[in-house]
Amino acid sequence: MKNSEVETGSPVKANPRQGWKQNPESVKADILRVATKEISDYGLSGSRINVIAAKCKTSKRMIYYYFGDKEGLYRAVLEATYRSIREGEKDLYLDHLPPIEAMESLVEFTFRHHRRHPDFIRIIMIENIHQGEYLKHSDTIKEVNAPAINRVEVIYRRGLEAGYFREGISPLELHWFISALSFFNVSNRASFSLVFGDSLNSEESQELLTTHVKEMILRFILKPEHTCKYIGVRLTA
Amino acid sequence: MKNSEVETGSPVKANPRQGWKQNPESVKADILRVATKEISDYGLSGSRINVIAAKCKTSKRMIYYYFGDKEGLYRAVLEATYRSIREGEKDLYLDHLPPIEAMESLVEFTFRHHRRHPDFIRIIMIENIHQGEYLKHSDTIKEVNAPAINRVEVIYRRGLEAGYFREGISPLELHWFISALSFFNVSNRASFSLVFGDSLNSEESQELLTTHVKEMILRFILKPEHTCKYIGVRLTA
DNA sequence: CATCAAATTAACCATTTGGTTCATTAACCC
DNA sequence: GGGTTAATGAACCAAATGGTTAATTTGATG
Repeated sequence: MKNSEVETGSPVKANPRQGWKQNPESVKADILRVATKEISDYGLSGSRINVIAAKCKTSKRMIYYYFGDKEGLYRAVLEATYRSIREGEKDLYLDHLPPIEAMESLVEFTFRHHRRHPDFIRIIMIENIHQGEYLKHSDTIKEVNAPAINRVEVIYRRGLEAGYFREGISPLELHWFISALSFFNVSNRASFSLVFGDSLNSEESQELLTTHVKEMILRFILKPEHTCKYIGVRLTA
Repeated sequence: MKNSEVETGSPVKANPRQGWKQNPESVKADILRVATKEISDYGLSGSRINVIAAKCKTSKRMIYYYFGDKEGLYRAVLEATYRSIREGEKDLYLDHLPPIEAMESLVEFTFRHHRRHPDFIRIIMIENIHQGEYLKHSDTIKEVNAPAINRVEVIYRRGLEAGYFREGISPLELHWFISALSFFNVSNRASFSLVFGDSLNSEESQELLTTHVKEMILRFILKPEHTCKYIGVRLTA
């Protein structure tokens, strides 16, 4: 007790904290929501605990109460972000489509999905700046993401069996390609626009780009004979 | 003068700063070099002026003397980084190669060039986290980067004229594709490895990936008839 | 060689930042 | 309904951080 000038501990003090309700879950969720936004906007060291606290309906103390420290909060944000993004992919059912259409749909969905979730992208960017230091210590991350490769693999297998796709392509690599194009489109939008003009960012250009990304992936995996056919029939040459 | 216990201003004081030489250019360059490394490692807000100063042979004051403030230092780093990366591309002469080979070489070079310069990649990532705020205020950036599109365009035109490439592809978009794959390979290495395993990072896998990236771009731009030929003759199906 | 601007240093400072202490209230349980 | 624990708020703190002051030295110039 160093500041003796403030409040001499009298029970007469006004009503500093009356009428608040306990609600741990909603408080936690609120912190996580605000923290996700702040960290995704300003980075781990750029974001401020004070700001996060101020934007929550709760006090700063609660952040430490629930998440230990800033790093703990960041880890929670990271995991929640991954979980939520993969959660959003569960809506996607492609089993009823023939392989080529299924692969097209997957690419298109992934591309749009990334565009729809810039916060996710930014969190991943930030974690990559940190060289994956925090991802290293997450056990759940791998299992959360496993379905992503699986989805590609299933479609690829079907395409192989149907004789459309060429052999020897790694599903992991295929996923890498799809991710790369989808991710870069969001992650590097600012710099690319500023350096080369923002003509690729108009709604129409993005639609066209979506088509071209699909086209690029399909041309890559289709067998020569089907590529020729595909090009002639389904795409504009 | 608040600390009166230190040095009473006597001329007898030891030799606090003797034997230093003026060398503005080298000091500036040194600061820039260290700052580039630090900022690329820890970000704009993650990097510490004190640390940068400590790692320089000069004092912290000089950073402010030459660069004004942290933001000024960052801007200098950003511009120097862009300049240096584009400088490194000047070695690349492709005019003597036929269009297909030229395009392959360009893709391969770009892919490897990105791999060779992770610091550049990280600075761009960081600037994108900041939504290009600082890039906006740079006049030189556009002109520094203009040749990148031009190189693609020249080769594309030659391929068009020679009848190899299909029409209607935007050189800008083509550059975007090449950049996306080259950039993502470095920028997202950490997260991708941790989430999906690091099998794509072995030296052999990276070589294979280089080939596949070339293949993907070429399949995308070649005319149907040449695609079929190309696939059969020059690539493994 | 006196002068003066540019270059450089060491010490200093105000503010911000992540993190804590302590007291108080809400809710649960015999 | 008394006691116990979880939840919460306000004030507080030490350390770190970006930035500054003021003095000192170098080197060029007339």
